[in-house]
Amino acid sequence: MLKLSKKVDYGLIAVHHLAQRYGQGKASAKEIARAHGIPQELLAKVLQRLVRKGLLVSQQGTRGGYGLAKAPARISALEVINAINGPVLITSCRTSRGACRQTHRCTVRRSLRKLNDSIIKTLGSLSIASMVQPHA
Amino acid sequence: MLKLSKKVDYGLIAVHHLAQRYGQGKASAKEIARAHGIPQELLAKVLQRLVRKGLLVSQQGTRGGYGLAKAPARISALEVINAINGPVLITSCRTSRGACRQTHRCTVRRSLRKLNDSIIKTLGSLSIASMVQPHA
DNA sequence: TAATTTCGGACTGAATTAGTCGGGTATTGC
DNA sequence: GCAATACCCGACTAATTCAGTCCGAAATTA
Repeated sequence: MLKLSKKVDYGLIAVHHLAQRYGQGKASAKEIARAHGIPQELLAKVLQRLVRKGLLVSQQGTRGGYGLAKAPARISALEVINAINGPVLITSCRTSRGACRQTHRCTVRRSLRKLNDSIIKTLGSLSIASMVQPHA
Repeated sequence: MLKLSKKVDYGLIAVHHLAQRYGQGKASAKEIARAHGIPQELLAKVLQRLVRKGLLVSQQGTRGGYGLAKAPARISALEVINAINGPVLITSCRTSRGACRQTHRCTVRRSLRKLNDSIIKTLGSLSIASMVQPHA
């Protein structure tokens, strides 16, 4: 409840890992997985999603691997989460128009919407760079 | 992912309902459930937890029901969530000491901890009273 | 051409969540 | 006293979501 999925955890760890070696070549899924004790194939899946969303660049083949698509300071935790799990919605009622059957009776959706926006703002302001150097 | 459970949704709706009639007697689980299209027995469970945690007061017997234990301005969304689902922890790694097996290798736990604190702060500052009167 | 690595979907098992059921206790009104 | 109402609480089942695995590609390099 109100918990990040392991995929997101892994994604953040991987991006963090790549941020530390930004500008120093690529790292393979295997390497990252081993370094952090993560199931390799699961991490691979996560990394692939990050590539599709343009956060990482990849190279296939021997000595291939992944790298950040932009500077760590320009990547936020929110982007990573969105890429892996889709948009953050704290309610199941799809606040972005979709609406559940009870919308008209739901007395708290306005407040929850605000809460959602507030959380998104927090996530958006946390850059990967600041995670690498926590004393900033 | 990063979503409130339905129990919490229901809990917030119920507390909101009770806040609107604060000082005007009790409301039964049945009444609240019907008013908002919520499964009655599930809501009952939720309300019972809120009683146990001291957020609501209850009265058994015919013409019994529930009421807020304190003024709406003095109840936060965080309290409701905590009462229903336990403390908010965005990671499964039990940041409050427990720690997972990989803690020593986890490079992002510090940042996630901060994120968690930030979310808790946001939730704690949202009072039920402000939910009832959204133009405050 | 063999080894390595990304790509991507399909699949399985585990865990969590939603919702139900049944037996109990307290209170009220007749 | 007794029936009706309503809270109390744990155990159970069903549905959904999540974690992790498997497999057959395609690309790249040595």
